[in-house]
Amino acid sequence: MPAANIRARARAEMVTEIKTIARRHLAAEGANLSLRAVARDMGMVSSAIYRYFPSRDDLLTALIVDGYQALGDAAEGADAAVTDRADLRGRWLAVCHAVRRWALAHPAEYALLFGSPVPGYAAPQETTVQAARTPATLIGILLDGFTTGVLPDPGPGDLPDPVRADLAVLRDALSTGLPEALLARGATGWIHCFGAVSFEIFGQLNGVFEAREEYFDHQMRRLADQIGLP
Amino acid sequence: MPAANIRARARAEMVTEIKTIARRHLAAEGANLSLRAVARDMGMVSSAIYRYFPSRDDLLTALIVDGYQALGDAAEGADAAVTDRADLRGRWLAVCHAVRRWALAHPAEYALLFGSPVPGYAAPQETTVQAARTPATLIGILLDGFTTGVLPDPGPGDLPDPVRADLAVLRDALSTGLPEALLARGATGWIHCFGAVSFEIFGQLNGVFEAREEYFDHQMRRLADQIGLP
DNA sequence: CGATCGTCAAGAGCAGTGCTCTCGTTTGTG
DNA sequence: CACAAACGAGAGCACTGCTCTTGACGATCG
Repeated sequence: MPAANIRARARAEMVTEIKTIARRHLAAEGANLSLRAVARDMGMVSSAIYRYFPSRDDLLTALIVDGYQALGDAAEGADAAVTDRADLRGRWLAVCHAVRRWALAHPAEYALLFGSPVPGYAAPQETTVQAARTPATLIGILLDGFTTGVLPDPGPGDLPDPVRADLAVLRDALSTGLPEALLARGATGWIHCFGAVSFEIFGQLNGVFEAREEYFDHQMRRLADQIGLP
Repeated sequence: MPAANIRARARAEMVTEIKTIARRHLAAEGANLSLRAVARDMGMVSSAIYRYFPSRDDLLTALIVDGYQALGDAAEGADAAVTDRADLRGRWLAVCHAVRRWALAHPAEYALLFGSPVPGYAAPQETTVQAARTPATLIGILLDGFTTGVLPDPGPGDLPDPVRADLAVLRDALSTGLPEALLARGATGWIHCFGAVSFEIFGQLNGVFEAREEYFDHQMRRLADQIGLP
């Protein structure tokens, strides 16, 4: 009875082992992942890999999905670890630092997720749902602030109408009651957080800033000010 | 007498033609630039390219330097085109939009400059000096504001000491009298601008924001608020 | 003017890549 | 037990970056 299950289990183990070795190669040598090298490390011949992944791009896609998932876990975990749920600023900073720490721990995977996209590559649906978890965590913090009344609706202000329309669609897609202006601040915060992490990971502030964690923290604090987190 | 010069000129023309075709390939197919394909397009054999560029990485480096130069030209030109030099906000927005426009017009080159770095690749000195021009343009706007008294020194505030030390080194390297706090705001502004552009170029807001120029403009205006530009 | 030397392009070749196909072997199932 | 599906190995194709050798062209010097 467990026969087919045994086969399926062996296959699943094979898939995870391929991904693990691929991740190791990715971390060691960067983006140009070699299927043949992975196969060599597994003591197999390259064509055997194709039993498990129809192409190199599919393997990369699997790694991307895993990466978004790991990043989402890190972000949600950091948020959940803040016991004082009313400490919105603490939760915001915890999530931002968690994103940075994950990126520093897995720079090659981070580059895969947020770096230059592959030419002909289009992200499948399954990646986007996982990709949305991290920004959703940040938005959730703002939503908590709004529902508890700590974070008032600043009003549309100078938000251009087309942007408001985009934000309205996004708000409905998230089935969130968050006002558009707060949603805009959340998106801007996520973009700035991503920008700061990418700047550091991609070596753009090499030789300029040495106190990177302190500078990142300072930026995220100012960002929390701008968003209006108490 | 012009004999050697003729040789040098022919060589220079060859170099620029190789770079032009390489840029075309880069734009068409993305980061994985093929030397052999470039050679084919030039009606040459691949080994002939090596007379002009000792390796593929050297060709990429040349393209990177050119890219930083073009981006710096765009930024400085946009700043210089604002006739009212006292309109700091207008200059800031002009530079930010110029960066975004250049990135949209040359996405592959932008990815080469600011995307995932090549594994073993270390940026030579000649790239960094060109790379500094664009942020230096933004810093220059803040410096104009400070020297004319429009932009007061907000004081160190909550800047962590290690960050202040980095900023002091950076200020001296730029031989600028800009206070550390303003320099920090400029750096943060540059990072946010880069983040917003990268987010868009790398397809991170596909399917989320459609009114991209308006949203970018809105973000940069809020950024100008935060910096304190009148 | 003729010999010489540096520059250039071409071609062959090496090691590596993604991917396809075929061929035995293994393995779980009717 | 026999069958079919799944599997790994191997050869092979077209491609890549890069090296080396060969032959031709042209400017320079004796």
